[in-house]
Amino acid sequence: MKRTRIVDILRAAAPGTEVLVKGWVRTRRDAKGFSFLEINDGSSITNLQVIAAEAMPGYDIVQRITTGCSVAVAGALTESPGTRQALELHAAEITVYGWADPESYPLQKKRHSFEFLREIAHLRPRTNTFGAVLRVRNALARAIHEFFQDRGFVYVHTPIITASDCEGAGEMFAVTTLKLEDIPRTKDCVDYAGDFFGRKTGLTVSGQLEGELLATALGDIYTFGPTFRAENSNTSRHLAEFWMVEPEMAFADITDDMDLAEDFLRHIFAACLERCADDMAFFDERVQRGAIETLRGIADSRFERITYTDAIDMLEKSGESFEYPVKWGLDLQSEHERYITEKKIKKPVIVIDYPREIKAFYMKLNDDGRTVRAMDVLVPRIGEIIGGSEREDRYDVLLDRMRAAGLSAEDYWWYLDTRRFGSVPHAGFGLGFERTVQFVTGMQNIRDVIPFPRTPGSAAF
RNA sequence: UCCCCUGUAGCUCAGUCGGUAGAGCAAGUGGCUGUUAACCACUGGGUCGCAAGUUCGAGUCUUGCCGGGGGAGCCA
Repeated sequence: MKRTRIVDILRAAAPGTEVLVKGWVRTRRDAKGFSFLEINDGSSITNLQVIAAEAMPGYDIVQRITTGCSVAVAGALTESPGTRQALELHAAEITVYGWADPESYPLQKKRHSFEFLREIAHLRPRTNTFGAVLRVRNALARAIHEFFQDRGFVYVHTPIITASDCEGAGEMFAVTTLKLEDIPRTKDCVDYAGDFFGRKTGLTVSGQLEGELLATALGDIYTFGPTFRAENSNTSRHLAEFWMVEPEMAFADITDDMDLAEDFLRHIFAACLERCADDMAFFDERVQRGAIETLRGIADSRFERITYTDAIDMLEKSGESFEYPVKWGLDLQSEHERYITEKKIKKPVIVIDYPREIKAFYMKLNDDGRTVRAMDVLVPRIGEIIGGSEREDRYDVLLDRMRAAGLSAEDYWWYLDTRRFGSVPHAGFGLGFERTVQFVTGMQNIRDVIPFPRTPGSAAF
């Protein structure tokens, strides 16, 4: 007999059906003449209640089952007299695959702090919260591919190991086969001639530049892959290894980019609400009150769009006292973004046309000469969830801006070639995947929305 | 990297004025029971993060180090 997933039983099974269920025991409670077992197989946040009667073969073994044991249960589904579940499984046979010594098994049938669970990241997927996080994460990943595939975007794979330091987006992790205890040197520099690639390389901080190369051939593309930043960032919103979604569209301007970002977020949020209803109900009840309402609101409404100049004006007239100064030319601080998106507009906001000095070299210069066609999508609680722009497609302007940024044109000859040969207007953005999972679930710390987080000083598991 | 908070039983925490260690949950045993964070009783469980200092005496005060958390910067 093939095993049935608990999610399918809860969704569709009728009383009287014979099933085989396999999973992990969450709790066991004894009653007179029988035992209740709560089984979870990861397919749903809801457990299946199993009734094991005293009369069944091997009941002495059943009574040794504790939280964390893995079991197979064969039996018939019946209507449950209890109020918390419609169906329950009356066991004819129970097999224990693996025991979990209750003296040493770290997960108890009680609430644990997220800090503690991080220390047992190998076991935390077996908890309600992390099971739900990982299913939501999966639903978002699926919706992301769906969204782009449905629109004819080509999923491309940009390199993980790279020699280019995109936009100086962050410190790179070095990739080398040189012996660290004996690094070859030329005067005061490391000599990479004998290294694996014969040059200095690192883990990518963004696939954008390569994405542009592919978009200026295939039209519309997207990447979805891991990204690495060796920044010493210790916050609830930063990881050293995180996943990023980066679409890039040829023949597109900043407005197309904003439209895409907005449709994209609305699509993945709606898909999540639809496909992870139980998990979302859990987050709404236990993690972040109002999570569902917030998401539904976003999925159903247009985002507010304002220029950086308007944003500065709004902040200056707010009457709020900010820790950091508000002045045209200075970047928006977390507190400023939070005021705009949480207090003033109370929904996602797209801010465009930032001063050129505070944005990356590849962003298209506006005709005013002082702002660029950048856009940041800000959401309540998280802040920046998407950063994007129309790209500078004019060779001379791009070259000037690269030089101003201190980048060597020789290193980026291949990037500049896209502007030398058949240059087109194009635009794209980057979405922080973990921040999106954070926003959707309401989880406070980004370390709790990725199975095995990498942060400064921590790479366990 | 900076600022603030914190580290006591397996987990979550309390511990007053410096006087030698407590609760709830978990675990073990027994009881009760269509239970559902089950319930009731009893039992076991501690290098108070590490090191030094002050003191007759330090979980408690001081310093350093290490770990964890929150905020900021950098960004996604």
